[in-house]
Order: sequence, then C-alpha cells, then structure tokens
Amino acid sequence: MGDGRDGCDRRDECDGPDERDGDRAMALWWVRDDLRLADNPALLSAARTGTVVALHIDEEVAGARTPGAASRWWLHHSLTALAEDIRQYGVPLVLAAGDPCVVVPEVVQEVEASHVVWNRRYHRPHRDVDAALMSRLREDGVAVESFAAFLLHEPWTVTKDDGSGYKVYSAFARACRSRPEPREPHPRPRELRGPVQAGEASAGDPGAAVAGYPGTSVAGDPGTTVEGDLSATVAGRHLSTWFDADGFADALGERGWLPTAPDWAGGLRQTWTPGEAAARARLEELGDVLDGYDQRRDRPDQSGTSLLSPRLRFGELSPHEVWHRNVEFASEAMSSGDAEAFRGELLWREFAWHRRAVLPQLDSENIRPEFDDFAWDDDPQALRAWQRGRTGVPLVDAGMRELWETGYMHNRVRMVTASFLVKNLLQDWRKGEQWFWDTLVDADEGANPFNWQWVAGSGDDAAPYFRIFNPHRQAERFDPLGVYVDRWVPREEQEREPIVDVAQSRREALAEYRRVKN
DNA sequence: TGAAATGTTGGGGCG
DNA sequence: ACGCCCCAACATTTC
Repeated sequence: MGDGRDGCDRRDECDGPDERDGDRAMALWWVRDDLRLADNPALLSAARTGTVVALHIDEEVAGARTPGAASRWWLHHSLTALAEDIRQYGVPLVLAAGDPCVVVPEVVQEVEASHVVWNRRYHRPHRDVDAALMSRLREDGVAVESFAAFLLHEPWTVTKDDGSGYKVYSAFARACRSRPEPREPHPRPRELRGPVQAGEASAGDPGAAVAGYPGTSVAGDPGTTVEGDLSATVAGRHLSTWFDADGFADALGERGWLPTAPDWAGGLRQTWTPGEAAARARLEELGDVLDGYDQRRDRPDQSGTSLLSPRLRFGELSPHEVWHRNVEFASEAMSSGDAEAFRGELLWREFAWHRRAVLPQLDSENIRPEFDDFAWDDDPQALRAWQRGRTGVPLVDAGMRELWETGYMHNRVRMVTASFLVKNLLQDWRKGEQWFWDTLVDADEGANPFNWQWVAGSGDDAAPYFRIFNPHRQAERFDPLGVYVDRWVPREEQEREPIVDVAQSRREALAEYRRVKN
C-alpha cells in the first residue's frame, strides 16, 4: 500500500487491441465509479483480453459510507443505462452485494474468469479492499490489473520536492500544470465480446440465448461462438438473468435504491438523465457553457455551470475527456480566462481527492484540531429549517429547495448555504456535510467533505474563519434581479422573518472562532 | 471564492 | 475668499 498503486503495473496507455482471435480468456470488469464505455482503460483491457463479464457490487466496506439516497437513485439509473449499453455486445452486468473480497473471488470462480480489471479509486478504505483483493486473486492465479481513470493526476504523482503531497491549492494547481499534459482519452473498445453474442442477448428473449448455448456458432459472425456456462449461478441467480433486461431490472430493483413512499425523485427525473449518452450530450454543449464561464459560473440566475459534476462522480465521463474537450474549445478563440477558470474547477476536484487520499477521516474529523473545541450549537429545529429551506433567508432557502427538488445546487449557493449553517446557525459542519451527502446527486467522497471543511475553516487551505458570507449581500451581487430566488421561493415567503439575526449571529460566530483559535 | 469597521479624501453647502 | 462641516466614495484594516 505504501506507494498506493495496488501493487500493479501502470498501463494507462493502452495500445490497440490485441489480435488474439481464438483466445477464450474470460475477463471480469469490476465496475465502480466508471459507468462508461468511452475512455475506460479497464474495460479496454478486458476487451483486449477476451470475453467480458461486468460486475457491480453493492459494497459494505468499513470506513466508507454507502452512497446517499440521491446518489443511489442516480446509480440505479446509470447502472441500468450501462447494462443496456453493454448488453448490445452480449456482455452481462452482474449485480452482487457484500464484501468485495468475498464477492469477487466467488464471481471469478462462477464465470471462470482468468483476468480481473478495474479502475483505481482513492479513498483509503477502498484502496485497502482493492489491495487485499488483488493479492488474494493473484494467489489464486488470476491476472489482475488496475488502471488510472478517475483523476487526471493520481494523488501520489503530484508531490513537492521532498516527496510529500500538497496542502495548498494554488501550489498544487501549479504543480499539476507543470506536469505533462494529461493523456488523451481512449476510444471505446473497438471490439467487445460477451459470453452471448450481440443480437441474441438483446433480442428480448433470454431463453433463446440460453438455448443456443454452448458452442453455437452465431450467424453473421462466424469467427465467434457463444461461450461460458450459462447454467452457472452468479450472485445467487442463473446467469441468464444478467443477459435479460427484465431480469436485470428485477435484481436491481431489489437493491431498493429507488424511493417508493414517498417518491421524492420526481424533480430528479425531470432534471437529470443518468447514463453515458446523456453525459456525452451535455459535454457537447461545453463550448456554450465556457463562453463567459469565468463570470457566469458565479451567477445562479444564469445557466453558467457545466452540470458535469454527477457525470464525473459516477464516471459517465472521464476527466481526461472533459479536460481535452475544454482545451479544444479553448483553442477556438475562446477567451483564455474562461477555459482557464473551467480547468481550475477540474483541478479543484483533483485537489479534493489529493487531500482525501491521505485523510481518510476527512468527513468526520476537523483537519485543524483547534476546531475540536468549537462550541457548536446543537439545534435540531434550526438544522431542520435549513434542510427544508425554511430559514427565512431567501437565497439560503432557494438553494436548499433547489437541492431537495433536483439533487443539485449551484456552486455559489452551496457556499452561501454552507456558510449560513456553520457561521450563522452555528451548527457543526458535519451535519451539513451529511445532508449534502444524502441529497446531492454529485456527492463525492472527496469533494463533499473537503468543501465543507473548506467553508467551515477547519480544513487546510480553507477559507479563513472570518470569511463569512452575508446571504443578502451575496444575493445582491450574484442574483441581482432575484431570478434565482423567485424560481424556488414564492414571493410572499420571501418576506418572512429570518430564524436568526444574520448580523448578530455572525458576531457570535466570530467570537467563538476567536476563542478556539487561542 | 467576504464583509464590516475604520480611515481618507474631496466636493459642495454654508456662515 | 475662507474655514468648517457633512457625507459620499473610495481605500485600508480588521475580524
């Protein structure tokens, strides 16, 4: 674990597919936060190796949180989209649950996989699981490889001269920019083969695919035959389940990731289409977004942000693809400030993960220990009012309602609402972090706790404790006509009395911050 | 990726 | 014409 690389080779740069016709190797692609076909080095490697089976695990990992409710909603639909995409090739997406160190070897045995691949992740509990699993599989004689795909710069590749990591964003960003340009994105696999041939599996009649097995030549593609043992039971189900859209949907539904009573996901459905195709469609609009981005990204009353955060969170797009698309637009007569500002946002995401990789307690412990003394107010009513957008402060309420309704909140409003919870309501930042974790579709183990500690002032290179947003002033500056607030809060409600005196509570927060500092 | 408090300056009203 | 005061506008300091 010391070097943080799962002990594997670096194979970020994949050459073209191996021409190994007749190679019947079976590769298991463990799908995590990389729900895409494009620029997916693990999938590309699996496709070059031979026949591919995909696996997604509802994981129980000590020290790592399960995704929040909004993220589960997203994951449900994005997995559905992915399963559909790979079913075209006869590649099944197997769903399993439990400890990966138990589940993966089981699935390997069931599908007789000779290779296992995945793209690396960076939260320490996850890295420990991946490292343990890798050794275990290798002991069993299984070939295992992991790849870099989630970040432009893996945390341990950006270091100061003494080999340690960065704690200050500006220095980190400078170091990133002085490194070699991130690699170009890989194409989708040119060939992708599953145990069942394309056409058969997606024909809507799983029985036909199963009946054709084994050893049946598939018309139109005489070079390949159906292979694998469909009588096997994978993750408690007959293998044919995973080739069948309905069978897959049933199994996914059993995870219980969609809300039932009440169904709070209506706004999410209206706002988002999870899946790689929709992600790519949005990426195509990046040129429009970048025009004036430097100024407009701060304006919640304008659609000036990229909306790519959940795409990156779930890996529907790779950061490499986003980065290079940005560069492409930047070279097209775009004011360089706009493209540069957007790059800065991508690097901020990298920085959050750079810190997270060495701070497994980032979501639970103050990075600056003096904050352990802070006398947070424990007021469930105030917390509730904040969560539901009933604080009586229009911009705060607008943001919290946007979040509840859509699973998203404009970035500037995130800063304002977070500052308000911590520095006006004096509630512990962890309560806000937990709420965002549960309600944001882009909640990320790196960015979410990192940004909360940044706002609270308890992180390194955080906003200084005295930097307190005045929500009225922020509304004046960034939503001058009240367009954003009007969208989320009815006019008459905007006249309500705030639950807290903004000026007074600010002074109290400053006094408390001053006390713990000394 | 702040905002309030405090300090400075300069124009204009006025005696 | 001059000094004084007020205060807006801007700059600096402080939290």
